[in-house]
Amino acid sequence: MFTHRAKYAIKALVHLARRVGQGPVHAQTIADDEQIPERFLELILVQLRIGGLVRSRAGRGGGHFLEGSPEDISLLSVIRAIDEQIDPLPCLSTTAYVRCRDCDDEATCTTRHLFIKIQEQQSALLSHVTLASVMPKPRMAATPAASPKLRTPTHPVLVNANSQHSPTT
Amino acid sequence: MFTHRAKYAIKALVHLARRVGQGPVHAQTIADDEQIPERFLELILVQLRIGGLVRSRAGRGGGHFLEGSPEDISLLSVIRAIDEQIDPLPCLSTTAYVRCRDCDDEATCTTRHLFIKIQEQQSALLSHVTLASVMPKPRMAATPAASPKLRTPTHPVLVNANSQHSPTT
DNA sequence: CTAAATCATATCATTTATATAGGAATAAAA
DNA sequence: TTTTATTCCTATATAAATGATATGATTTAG
Repeated sequence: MFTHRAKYAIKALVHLARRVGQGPVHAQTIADDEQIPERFLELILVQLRIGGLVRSRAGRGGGHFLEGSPEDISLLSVIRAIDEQIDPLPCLSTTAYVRCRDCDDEATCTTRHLFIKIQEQQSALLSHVTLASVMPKPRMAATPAASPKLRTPTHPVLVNANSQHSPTT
Repeated sequence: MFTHRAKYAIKALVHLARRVGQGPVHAQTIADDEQIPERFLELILVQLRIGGLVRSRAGRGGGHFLEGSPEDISLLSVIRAIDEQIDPLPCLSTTAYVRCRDCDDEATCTTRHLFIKIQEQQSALLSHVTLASVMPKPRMAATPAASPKLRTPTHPVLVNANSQHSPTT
């Protein structure tokens, strides 16, 4: 499960991505449009700023805007900025390392090895999804009214791994 | 982050997998060997039994043993049995569906579409890792003392996606 | 019948997630 | 320089999830 924070962060970033080059956007505006509690969103925006994903300008006429371009902002970087702990086990975090008390020897810990692999895979997954990859490309208006759903992506995009919208929960 | 429950469950299952065909194993034994709080482990074993991953026998000489073979037990099924909610958003759960209050139209919700993709990928990932894939194959004793670390797997195993043990947390 | 084990249920403690609140700092405009 | 609009910072409140413990009932081999 992703947290609400992460979801809100992504919504806010997509919001900003859609307004690149239009100057800073008020937190209030984002909150209203995306239906996010305003005060809570402010905290999230601060995290995103610290994480280097957005820049902010205080004072009248201020607001928030993307630091980089949508192609360069991956889900992984968002999650990193928002959720402190993204590692599958505390013993796998470089910044918040805590040894498992049920582990005698990390070097031979089967579980640890397993989760390292999982982590690598999941990171790879999230790093390949960018803000740009979730936005419809608004380039050149007219192709003969074909369904816009399957536009060929110009940026890395999720592959459709045998997709059957797999059973949940 | 995976929960402790999930980690304990996996450790217990690997423990059982190593003892396939040797009759039921006491919860107490698993708890001691794997350094898991015993009472807590019992609860987890019950969940695993309900989830169909282990079978249990009460009474003297009882214990727990794998229901299927290690090749058939995927991490996905473990997580499903242990953590109730594995979906990235509550609006994506079939069994615990809750509409997001910050969403007017699920059909056009960009975030939802995004997370559906993520979910598919992550499920695919977890479903390809089985108990068997985390255990060293003890088959036929003698190959000329080569490092056993890179034995060619006979069961689905994680690919090594450009692995650089990616930066964490 | 008894001992060894699981099974069921309740409770408690801790941590994490989700906010909310008050006001300080910043910066533009009047 | 004052006003006003905005972000920024810190603290607190509330609720939910997680992790763990406790008590006792139930099952079953011997």
